[in-house]
Amino acid sequence: MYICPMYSSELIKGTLKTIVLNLLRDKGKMYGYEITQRVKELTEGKIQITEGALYPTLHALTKSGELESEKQYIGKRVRKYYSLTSQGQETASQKVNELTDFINTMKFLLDLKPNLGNA
Amino acid sequence: MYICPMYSSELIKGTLKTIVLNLLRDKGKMYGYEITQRVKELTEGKIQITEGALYPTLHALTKSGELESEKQYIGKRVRKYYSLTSQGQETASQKVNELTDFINTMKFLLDLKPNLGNA
DNA sequence: CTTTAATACATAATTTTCTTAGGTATATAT
DNA sequence: ATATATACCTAAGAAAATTATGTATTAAAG
Repeated sequence: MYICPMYSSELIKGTLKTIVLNLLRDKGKMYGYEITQRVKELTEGKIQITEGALYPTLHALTKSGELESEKQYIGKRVRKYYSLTSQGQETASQKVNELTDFINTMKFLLDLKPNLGNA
Repeated sequence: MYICPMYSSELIKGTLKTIVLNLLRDKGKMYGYEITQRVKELTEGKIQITEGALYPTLHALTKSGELESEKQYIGKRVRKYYSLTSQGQETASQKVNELTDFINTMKFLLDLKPNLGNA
């Protein structure tokens, strides 16, 4: 099996929103920093979401009505918990289905073997 | 099963080089327009590579030494056939392995189901 | 026979999306 | 005391696509 320290950045592009929406669907409620850590953990460091990518995405998803947020104070430190709106639930389903389908298509494309009857 | 007319453009981003390299590994020699048509055909229209994306990519891969090209005239019309260099063969393998690994990671991330013991 | 569609190449302006780099602040470990 | 981890944020720039053009040949359709 091929071992990879971290995927080249191009690959992650376009999947961030879907990852975030699906994590929130799974966990119900998460804050930004938690999302970065969980993705890192779940992927054994192979996908590391940068904060410069995540926060703007969270804000965009909020603005478009997929997410809502509430602040929570842990001592003096603030956490901003995000959760899916009902619209966000739908979008999450759609996005996950689309990405799953895309993955299957890519798998098919990559499984082409040199000259074994793929005419 | 989810049916999709065409994947939203973000998803395709970052996979183009890998797709092209793998197709060339499979077929040995292809020209640009042929690549767009073959991808469309193989994916039932779900991935349509635009020329504005493809040609610059082919030029970049040539410049970086992965591809070489030769012109062929069909009557007065020119075709530019691309094929992998030996370096391109290696890059193709690497890229395909990386994308395959990435796909498995994404599949894992997407398979998280709400509260079924994914602690 | 003339116009439309398909084939076949190419580039440029713009947009989208991420990286890199920077900034603020609290809490914990050394 | 200082470094690291937690926790938020934004802005400048880069990368990779889209969209819009442009040129030109060939085949199909009206």
